[in-house]
Formats: sequence, structure tokens, C-alpha cells
Amino acid sequence: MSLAKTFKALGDRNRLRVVHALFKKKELCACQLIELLEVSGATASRHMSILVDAGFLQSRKEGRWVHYRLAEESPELKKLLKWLEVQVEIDPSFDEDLAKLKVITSCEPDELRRKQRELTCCS
Amino acid sequence: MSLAKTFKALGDRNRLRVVHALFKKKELCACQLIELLEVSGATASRHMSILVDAGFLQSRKEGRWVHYRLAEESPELKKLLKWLEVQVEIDPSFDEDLAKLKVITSCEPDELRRKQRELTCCS
DNA sequence: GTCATATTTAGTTGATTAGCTAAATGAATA
DNA sequence: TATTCATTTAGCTAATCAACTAAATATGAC
Repeated sequence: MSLAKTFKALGDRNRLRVVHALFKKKELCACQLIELLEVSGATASRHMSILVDAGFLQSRKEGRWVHYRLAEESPELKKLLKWLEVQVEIDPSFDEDLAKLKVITSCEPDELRRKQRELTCCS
Repeated sequence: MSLAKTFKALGDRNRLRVVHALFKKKELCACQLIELLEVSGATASRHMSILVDAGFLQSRKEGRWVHYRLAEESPELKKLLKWLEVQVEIDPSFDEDLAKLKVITSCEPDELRRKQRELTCCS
């Protein structure tokens, strides 16, 4: 794993939003992150794979659902994430996602997906 | 300054080499960094401007020469640089640059440039 | 002033990348 | 088994970016 790759993985706004969300919520499934970012499933999936590949995230498959959380393996990456956690806390541009996250996590994935198909979430 | 921009600035191998060099040498002029990276002056200049813009570097003009060093203003970026300093120390892919740096800094900028024109450095 | 030289800016090119849609894969259920 | 549905892979497009060359800018020397 090159350092450049490590930083490149974090050098994208949407991927930072994912990391921020996982600071707040411990574990989120793909469909919740799709909802958060408002991109296609394919696009979200690609972002996840970049973050997993860089060692920041780990995924867990449970039936049809894939759950993501921050990886714990590397002490060095954990230090970097620690720094990042402070920064996203300070940065008001992530505030909008907090409200969004609340809605997204207020119902189960299958309900969320049903609502997504209806173009509204959990309401 | 967005976080994504901060990480993007470090998400390039040549820019990491510049930061690594400045960990080792405190201050280097543009022509020395051109020599280190072996890219055109224009390309090196662009890399520098990205690093300055992200707050990692500061420049100092002295006559015809521009000198770069790591910036000291932001405590947060300094923490990140601290983390990075440990990583580049561990990473053997930066070792080659150490020898190169020794040669580059063994003579004054004007002599270096003269040698560059002759395609050899300080020998 | 004129020239030489260090660096930056402008403009071009090829590679990478974030987004999309459509097709493929994998897992639960009727 | 066939269907449904969540996610990933494949293939495309537009935008970004690192590299180059050439032209512009800025500074010191003559």
C-alpha cells in the first residue's frame, strides 16, 4: 500500500462523507450509504471498494446486505483516522449529513429500500 | 480549505517526495526540487503551487531563486505532517531520494543549475 | 537598456477518475 | 426451480490532472 494511494482514497468529498458517517454510526449498509450520498449504487460501490482497498474500511456480508465499518487492523491508519475524526468534527460542511444520517438510520435497510423506490425515505 | 483538497494534495507520489525531501532538508529551492523529481520546471512549479495552496508549504523568494519549506502556520496540518513524517521514514521507497538529496544539496543552486545544463550534477 | 536565467503561466496531450446505465452475480424466498 | 432484489462489474462519457513545450514574467548582470 503506497502512501499516495492512502491519501488519494481520502481525496474525494464523497468518500470523506462515508468515513464521517462511519465515525458517527459504527456500521452502515450499502443502501444506507447510497441514500446518504445520493449517487447510483454502482458509484457508491466503487467508492467503498476504494476505501476498503486502502485499508480504511472493512465489509461484512449478511445475506443480501453488505455492511461497512471502519477497519481496525492498522494502527497507523487508525492514527490517521483519529486526526480525520477531529477535522470532520470541526468542519461544518459535514453537518448536513448528520440530519440525513438520523433519517437513514431510523428504519431498517429493507424498509429504507422500499422507501427509496417510492422516492421518499422513512416518511 | 476543504479536507478533500488537503488529502488530494498529498495523493501524488511526486508531491510526497517533495514533502519527504523537506522533512530532511528544511529548505530547498525550486531548481533542487526539479533535479530531485526529474520533471520539467513547469511541472515542478505546479506541484509546489498545489502544496502551497493546500497549506503544507511556504515559499520565499530571494532574487531569482524561490525557496520552499514546510509551513508552520496550521497546528492541524502540522499534526498531519507529523504522522506523514513517521510514514515516509518507514517506507523504503523514499530511500533512493536520500542519496539523491545528498548530491543535490552538496553545492549551491547556481552551481547545480550549471551542472544540470551539462546533464550531470556536482561531479 | 539588453541579455541571461529562474520560475510561472498558457495551452496541449494522454491517463486517470467519478459519474452514469445496463448486465452479471449472489442470496433469500415463493 | 424461478423470481426478486442488493450489490458489483463492465462499459461508456465528461471532467480532472500530471506531464510536456513554448511563451510570459521577473530578477540580476553587463
